[in-house]
Amino acid sequence: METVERLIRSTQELLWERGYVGTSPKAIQAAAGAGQGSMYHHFSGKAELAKAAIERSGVEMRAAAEELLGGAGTAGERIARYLGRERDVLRGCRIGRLTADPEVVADPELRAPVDETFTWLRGRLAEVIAEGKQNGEFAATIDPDRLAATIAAVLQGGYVLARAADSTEPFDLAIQGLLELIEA
Amino acid sequence: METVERLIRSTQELLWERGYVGTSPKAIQAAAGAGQGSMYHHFSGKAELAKAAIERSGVEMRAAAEELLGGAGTAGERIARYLGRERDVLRGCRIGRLTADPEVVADPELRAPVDETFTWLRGRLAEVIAEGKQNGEFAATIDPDRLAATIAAVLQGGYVLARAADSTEPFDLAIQGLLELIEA
DNA sequence: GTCTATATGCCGATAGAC
DNA sequence: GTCTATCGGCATATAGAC
Repeated sequence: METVERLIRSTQELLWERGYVGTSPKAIQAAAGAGQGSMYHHFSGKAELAKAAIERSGVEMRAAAEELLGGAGTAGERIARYLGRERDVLRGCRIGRLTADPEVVADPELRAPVDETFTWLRGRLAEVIAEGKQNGEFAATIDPDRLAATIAAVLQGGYVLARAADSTEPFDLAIQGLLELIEA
Repeated sequence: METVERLIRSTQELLWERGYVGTSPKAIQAAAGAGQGSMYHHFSGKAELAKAAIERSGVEMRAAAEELLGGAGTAGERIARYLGRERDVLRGCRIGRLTADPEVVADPELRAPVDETFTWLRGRLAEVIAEGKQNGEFAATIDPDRLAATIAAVLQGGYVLARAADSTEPFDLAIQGLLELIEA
């Protein structure tokens, strides 16, 4: 693999685990097997590299969601499949995690890909929900934008509760509770 | 105010905004108006001070929740009041934020107060939900532990979505969507 | 493109005076 | 209790050779 590619992927992993403040250029270089000079030749610094890594993670997250939300089946089935897919729960969400970082939230260049990813996700979920309303799966009183936000929030909050408990249980409970409400 | 008290409160604020990795003893001392020697006289180091600060935040968060969940009104009213209370949404949750910090999650001493706070919250919500089931407010099919986890997750995830968007809107949508599901 | 050398400053803490 | 001095190490680059 090329050096640039290794740098981006290593940064993705480190940002996921340690966030922006907790990720040093030195650690990135070590993980990528690249030297100091090499990293600074390809990127102007930590911020630019982080931007590339976050954008990449956003693209990957969207693709993974679309695979399930755009697949076969009823709207309810696709949402349930998305909610129930295998996840490395205790590692948390690679994108959501970054919202804890004040440096990411404060920098428009770094926050943009985070924002775009969640805005897309909520919009895509809302589309599927609207579909489900049309064919009578969901009550006509349901507001797609609201329910979409609720679904995305349960996932993000589920990660938080799971990491607090050092157990996937609260995550699973939260998802099951949501499905009970939706399917009732 | 005493020095110890100022140190703890300053640490609470800094942990809220910048997390454990992003909070340095030097910054704590500056915020508390205390010198190096003073801080290390009262606390063995950053970890011990952080533990005291997290415990304090946990106590405060529980008290604030209990005030609404244990107040007057039906179960549904109390939950809606808790969900709808004023929050500094874009600052996120002081406790939930810490789950993004690998050093907090990995250290039993630091994770314990985080875990206890959310475990208490889910338990308390489940009690109120069970009450609501008994007097017919909620369907008999509702599982209190699941719904409690869902409610806590929507709040925590709502903060994440709001900070990503740099807007409280997704938080409000997520809460409204949850209330629509519960009240339906 | 990648390497090594160098730089300023913060990190987290310890030591010992006052 | 609080202060100042000191410490080894890392953070985040920049400079210039190869």
